[in-house]
Amino acid sequence: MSEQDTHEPAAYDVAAVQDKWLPVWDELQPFRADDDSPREKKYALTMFPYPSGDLHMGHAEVTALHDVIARYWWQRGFEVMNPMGWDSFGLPAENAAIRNNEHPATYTYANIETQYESFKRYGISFDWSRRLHTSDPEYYRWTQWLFLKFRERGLAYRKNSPVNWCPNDQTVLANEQVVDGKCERCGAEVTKRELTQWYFKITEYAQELLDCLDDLEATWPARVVTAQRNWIGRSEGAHVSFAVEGRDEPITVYTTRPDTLYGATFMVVAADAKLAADLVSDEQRAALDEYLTEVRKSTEVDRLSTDRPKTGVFLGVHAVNPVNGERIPVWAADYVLADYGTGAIMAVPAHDQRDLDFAKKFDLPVRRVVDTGEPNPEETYEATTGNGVYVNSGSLDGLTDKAAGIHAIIERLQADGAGEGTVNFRLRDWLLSRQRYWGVPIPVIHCEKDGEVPVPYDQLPLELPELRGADLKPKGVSPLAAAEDWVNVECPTCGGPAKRDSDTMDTFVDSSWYFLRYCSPGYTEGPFDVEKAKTWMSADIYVGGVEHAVLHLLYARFFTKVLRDMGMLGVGEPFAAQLNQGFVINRGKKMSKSLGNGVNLGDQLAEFGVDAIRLTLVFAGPPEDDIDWAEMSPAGSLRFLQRAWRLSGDVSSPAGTPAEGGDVALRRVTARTVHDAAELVEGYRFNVMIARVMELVNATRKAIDSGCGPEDPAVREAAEAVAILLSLVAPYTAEEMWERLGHEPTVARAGWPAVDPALLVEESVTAVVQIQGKVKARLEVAPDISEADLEQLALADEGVIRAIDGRPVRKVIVRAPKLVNVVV
RNA sequence: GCCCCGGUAGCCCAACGGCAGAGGCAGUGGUCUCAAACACCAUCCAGUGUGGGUUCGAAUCCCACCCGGGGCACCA
Repeated sequence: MSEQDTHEPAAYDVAAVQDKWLPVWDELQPFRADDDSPREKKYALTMFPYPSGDLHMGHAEVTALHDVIARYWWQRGFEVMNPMGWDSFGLPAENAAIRNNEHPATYTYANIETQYESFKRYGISFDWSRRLHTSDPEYYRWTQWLFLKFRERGLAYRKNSPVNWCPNDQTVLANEQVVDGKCERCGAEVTKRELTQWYFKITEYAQELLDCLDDLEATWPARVVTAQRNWIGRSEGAHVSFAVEGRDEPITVYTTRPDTLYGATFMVVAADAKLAADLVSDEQRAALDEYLTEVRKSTEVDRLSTDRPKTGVFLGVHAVNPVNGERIPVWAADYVLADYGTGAIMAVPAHDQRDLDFAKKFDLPVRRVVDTGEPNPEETYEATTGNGVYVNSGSLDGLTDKAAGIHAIIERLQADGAGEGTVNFRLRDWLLSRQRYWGVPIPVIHCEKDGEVPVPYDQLPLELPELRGADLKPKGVSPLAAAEDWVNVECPTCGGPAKRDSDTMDTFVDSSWYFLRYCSPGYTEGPFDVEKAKTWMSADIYVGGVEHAVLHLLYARFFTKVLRDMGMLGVGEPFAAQLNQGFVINRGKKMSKSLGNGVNLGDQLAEFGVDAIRLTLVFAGPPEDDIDWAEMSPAGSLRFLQRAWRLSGDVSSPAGTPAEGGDVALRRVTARTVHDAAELVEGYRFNVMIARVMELVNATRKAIDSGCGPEDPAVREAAEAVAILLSLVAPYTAEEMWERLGHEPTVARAGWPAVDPALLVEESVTAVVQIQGKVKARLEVAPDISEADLEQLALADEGVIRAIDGRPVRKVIVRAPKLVNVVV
C-alpha cells in the first residue's frame, strides 16, 4: 500500500457506492408497508407514470420531492405505504404498435421494465410489492366490475349527443380533454359528431364535489381548488317558460338574471340544438339549414374566439313573455350552447353584452330595466350588469337591489307556474367511451331482443382480443368492431346472436381508483379489500403535476364518493393533502425536441450520481416553482455531499458515545437544525431544510478543524444527524456515512434524532437597540430578560446615550429579548 | 378582459411587522501543484420592481401602477 492510500480520500466513488447499497436494500426491504403494523399509518402517494420510454427529468423531480415526505414519515416512526405502478393503457403504445407492426403490450411492458429499473436505481422508497399496471387483466377486470356497478346505480348510461371528435386520433374526447378547441393530446382541431356514447353521471355529484372543496382549501394548492370550482361552475338562477305561438310546448330558458325579465326583447336558442329544428317555421327552415352548414364549417377554435362577430338566423316564430305578455321573436345562434342550461336563453340586451352585440347586429330592440346610474345601454351599446333601480318592470319598479329583484320575480313566476328558482352547473357528464383498442373493453353486450346486457360478473375480465399492427389503424370505429370472433357473441340473456360493445374506456377511468388497489394489490374478491382500504385511506399526501387539476383529480374524487355510497369506503375524499411540483425547464424554455434543449436524465445521473441530481432538484427552490436546469449546479450538490461524507470519516469517538457532555455550542446547532428540519419538511420547504443541513455541516467542519476537535461526542452527534437528515434526499451518501459512523444499515430506518429541549433554549441572545428605527447598539442579554430590565440596559448603553445626544426620549418600544427602539 | 402567483446581490433562493442574508452558484484572493484541474480556506457583492399610505419601525400589511409566469374566458 502506498503512502497516499493511507490518507483519508477526499471523495467517494459515486457509482461504486450506488452499486454497493442497491443489493443491500433489496435484501432488507426497508420500505415494505405492513398492513397490520401497530404504528400509525401514513399513505404517501405520487402520480403514477405513463410508460413512454425511460424516466425523464420531470419524473426525477416529482419522485425526489415526494420521497422527502415518505422517508421523513418513516424516520418519524410511521408505517408508510408508498406504492408505485403504471398507467399503462393509452394511445402512444397503440400508435407505436401501428408503426412497428406489433402489439401495444410489447411497447408498454418493455418501457415499464425500463422505468422500473430506473426507479430502483434512483433510490425512491417505493414499496414494490404493491406494484400494479392498469393494462393487466387482473387490474382491468376490476375496472370493468366498477363500471358494471356504476351502471347498476344508474351512474353509467348511454346517450346520443353531439360529442367532441378528434380527427387525428379518430376518437371522441371528454370536454375536459378539449383545450382551446384542440385535442389535449395531439393538438388537432376538434370537430363535433353526433354519436351514441357511454357517460358517467358525474353531474349527480356536482354539488358535493363543489362543497367538499371547502374542506380541502387548507391542504390543497389554491389553484387546483379554484380550477375545480370554475370547472364545476355552479350558478343560481331560474327556469322561465315562454309560451310559443302556434305550439303547445313552451320554450324554457335558464337565466341567472330573472330580475331583468321585463327587458327581454327576443329569445335565442342554440342553432345546433334539436329545439331549433323543432321550432323553425317552414318559411325559415332553409335559412336555418344554411346557417347550420355555416356553423358546422367553422372550427371549434373559431367558435371559441370571444371577439367574433355575432351570427344567427330568425326562426320565424314568436314567444310570449310570461310577465308582460309581450310578443318577442325567437332566433337561433351559435353563441348559445346546446348543452348548457336548457340550450335556450331570453335575451336582455340592455344588461348582457352578448345579447346587446346580437341586438345591434340584427337591429333588435334594447330596453333598459335596471338604471344603474351609468349611461343608457340603448345609446352606448355598453351593457350594464350592476345593481340599480328597476324601471319598466311592473311590480319590480322601485326596488334597488339585485337580490331582492331576483327573489321577487321568482316568487311571482312560481305563483304563475311560469318558472322557478334553480341551480345550474357547467359540469357535464363524463364521456368515457373511446374508439381505440388499447384500453379497458366496456363489458356490455348489445342484443336486438334484450338491448343492453351486462357481461356477467363471473365472465370478467373481458379480455381484449389479440390485435396488432395494421389491425389497430384508426378508422372511425373501434378496431374491436372488426375482430369478428370477439365481437360476435351469444346474448347472455336469450342466447341469440348479439354483439359486444366495441368501445374501450377513457384511461382516466383506470386512474380513478388505482390508489385504492394499492391498499390490497393482489386481492381477488373485489377491486380492493374494504378493510385494508379503511386502514390506509385517505392518502395523506398526493404529489404530482398541476396539469391534472381538473381531469384526474375530479374523476378520482367522483369515484371515491360513489364507492363511499356503495359502502366500500369510509371516506369521501381520496387525497387529504396535495403538493404540485413545477416543471424542469432548460434555458428559460420547456424542454422539447424542436428546441433541442432537452436534458437527458440518464446522462445527468451518470455524470453526477443519483444523490447529487436528487439534491439539486429538491434544493433548487420551493417545490411548486419551475426549475431552470441551466441555472442549477449538480456539481455544487455533489461537492456538498462529499463534504458531508468527509465528516463521517473524521469522527473519532466510537459509535454509541453519548452526546451529553459534548461541545455545547455544536450541540445547540445540531438540536436546532433537527428541530427546524421537521417543521420545514412538514411545510414542504425542502430547499430551506437542506440549507439548514448545509449550515450544520459547515458548523461541524469548523468544530473538527478549529473547535472542539474530532473526538468530541458532539461531533459524532452532529455527523449522525447529518446522515439521517440527508437520508431524506441523498440515500446513498447517507447510507455510506452511516456505515462509516459504525452503524448497521439502513440509515433510512434509523429514526429521527432525539432533541434535548434544553439545547433549544439559547443561553444568550443579541438584543438590538434602535434610535428612530436605525440600529445603534447590540447587547448580549439573557433570553428571559424582562422588558423593564432590557429598557434600562439599553438606555444605559454608552453608544445609545451618544446617539440620543441629549434629545428628550419621547417613547421607548421594547420587544424583549430582541429589540429596543428609542423614539426621540 | 377577469382571477391567481411572483419580482430581494451577477444568478438560484432565505428572512414570526424588528440587525436585509440562512444556504448555494458564479466571481475574487489564497493553500495544494512543476503547472493546471479538482479540492480546501477566506472574501467581495443588493437596501428588496415603481409611487403612495399605515406604523416607533415595512421586503413583509394596505392602495395604485409596471414587469414576468400561470389559469379562466360567448356557461346566459
